[in-house]
Amino acid sequence: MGRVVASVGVRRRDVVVVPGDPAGGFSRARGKGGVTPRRLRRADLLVGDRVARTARRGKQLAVIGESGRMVLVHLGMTGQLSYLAPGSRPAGDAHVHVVWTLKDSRGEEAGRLVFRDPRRFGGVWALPDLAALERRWAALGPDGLTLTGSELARGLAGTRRAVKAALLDQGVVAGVGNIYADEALFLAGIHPLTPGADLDGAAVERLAGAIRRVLREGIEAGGSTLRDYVDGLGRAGTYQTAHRVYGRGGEACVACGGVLESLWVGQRTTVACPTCQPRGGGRRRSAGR
DNA sequence: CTGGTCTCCTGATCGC
DNA sequence: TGCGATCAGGAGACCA
Repeated sequence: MGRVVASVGVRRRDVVVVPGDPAGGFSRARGKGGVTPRRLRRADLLVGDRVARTARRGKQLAVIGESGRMVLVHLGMTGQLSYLAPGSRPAGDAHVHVVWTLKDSRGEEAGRLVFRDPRRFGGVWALPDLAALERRWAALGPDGLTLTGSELARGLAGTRRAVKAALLDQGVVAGVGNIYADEALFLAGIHPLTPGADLDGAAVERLAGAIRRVLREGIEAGGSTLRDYVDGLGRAGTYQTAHRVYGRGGEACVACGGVLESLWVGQRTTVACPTCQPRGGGRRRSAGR
């Protein structure tokens, strides 16, 4: 906050999306299909701007300049946004895609912000104003960290989708990925394949509480480092050691000792305890009696 | 409109 | 030691 962007280096144009790029510009749409991306202007990426504030919704982080322009970063799976102190330079790494060089208000060097993403599922979006951000975020559901039971109930109402598939949909809840969906469903005692609309009020309330809890625990532990995840200062997380089900298919349930089952839900590997998360558990009782 | 499937990409890991 | 096959997954595109 308060730092000025002195310059930016874009090593891969196709991780950056500006208005006018093809189709929302994600994944294969980026700079492909014979569409020539519009020329990137330095101001698009905040050069000359002072950082006014940052904001976050779900998995998206916005760095907002005093001009009103902003840069939105999504880390995908393998993305990292890290801060380098003045004097140190980013590695000559093929996966470093964007480097911002910062100055303080006196014009002294103030380090660099580096976006690195080996698998490039993440990206950087240049947005011209707050309205553009609001349009994007209007498509996101409530943030998982503060999710209430009634918000979740609204997101699950009427859907026949498996509750896990719904949790992974950022339009239902923003910020829940595969690890935390499995962990939350386990804590709530809900089978991942249960149709969303079948959950009764108590189950939805438990699930919302479990989502808040696993996200908070994950943040406190510095995240889950499965392979190479590190935070903005290069520190690995420890939450992977606290996983109750994720990545533990075939192992013993921490609650009942039974064997955890592996299954596929929404194209994602999923692990659940068939005893603690019974199919049909948490179900709304059918009307009539 | 809803929900399911395909696809992008690279590094780690495994079997031979 | 080398090498190909396999797996992992966020979310947009695409399709029934």
